[in-house]
Amino acid sequence: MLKPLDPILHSELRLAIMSILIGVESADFVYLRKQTSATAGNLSVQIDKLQKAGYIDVEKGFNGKMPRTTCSITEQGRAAMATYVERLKEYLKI
Amino acid sequence: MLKPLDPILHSELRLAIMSILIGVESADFVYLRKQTSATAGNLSVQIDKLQKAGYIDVEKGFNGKMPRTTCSITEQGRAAMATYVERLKEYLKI
DNA sequence: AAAATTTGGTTTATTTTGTAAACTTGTTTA
DNA sequence: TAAACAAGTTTACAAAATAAACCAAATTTT
Repeated sequence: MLKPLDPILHSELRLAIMSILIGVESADFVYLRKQTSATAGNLSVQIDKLQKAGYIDVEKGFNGKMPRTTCSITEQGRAAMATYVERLKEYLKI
Repeated sequence: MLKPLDPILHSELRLAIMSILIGVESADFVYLRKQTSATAGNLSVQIDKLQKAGYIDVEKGFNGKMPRTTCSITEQGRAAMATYVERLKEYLKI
């Protein structure tokens, strides 16, 4: 009846990251940190998990001389979100 | 921007339990077990957490001679679910 | 120009949480 | 009456989340 929820997405911070990324071309570490008000450590770890799952792309470059980590959602990530939303709707009956 | 999600509800099994209870007068342990296909141990623990949070009432009685645990959602539980759904909608952009 | 502070992270260690296996108490069946 | 079953609970372990500590480079302060 109720289908399993993707454990990668069923996490508050990872879901917040995906929620932000789904609406933009890309977002960098600093932006994500401000929007989510997560600690840098936590954000770093969760970005890693999303990347390893293939849900986001992570590019490391420089903004002038400062390091810059840019994240963007992948097609796989988009699809996973769609499924997650569908399933969650059944739990929430909406 | 994105508001925190109630950690009691943001758990697959607890959410499934609440999802079932929100639609019925009450449901017993065996029924919840079948609907969720959770192990008895896991179900027992999660029911406990929901009860301690004040989100469900748990009554222990007998069905003939066999023990029977009946659960029902509380007003507080209903309110918590409503808030959770509202907040989650912002994450899911729905 | 050295020292202190800030920026943009990562790594590691701790706490919390989720879960299943093992156990308990009592019942039914062979 | 012994074995199997039902309805849970407890406990022990695995996985996850989180913050604290750390690092390297850049910037600011003195």
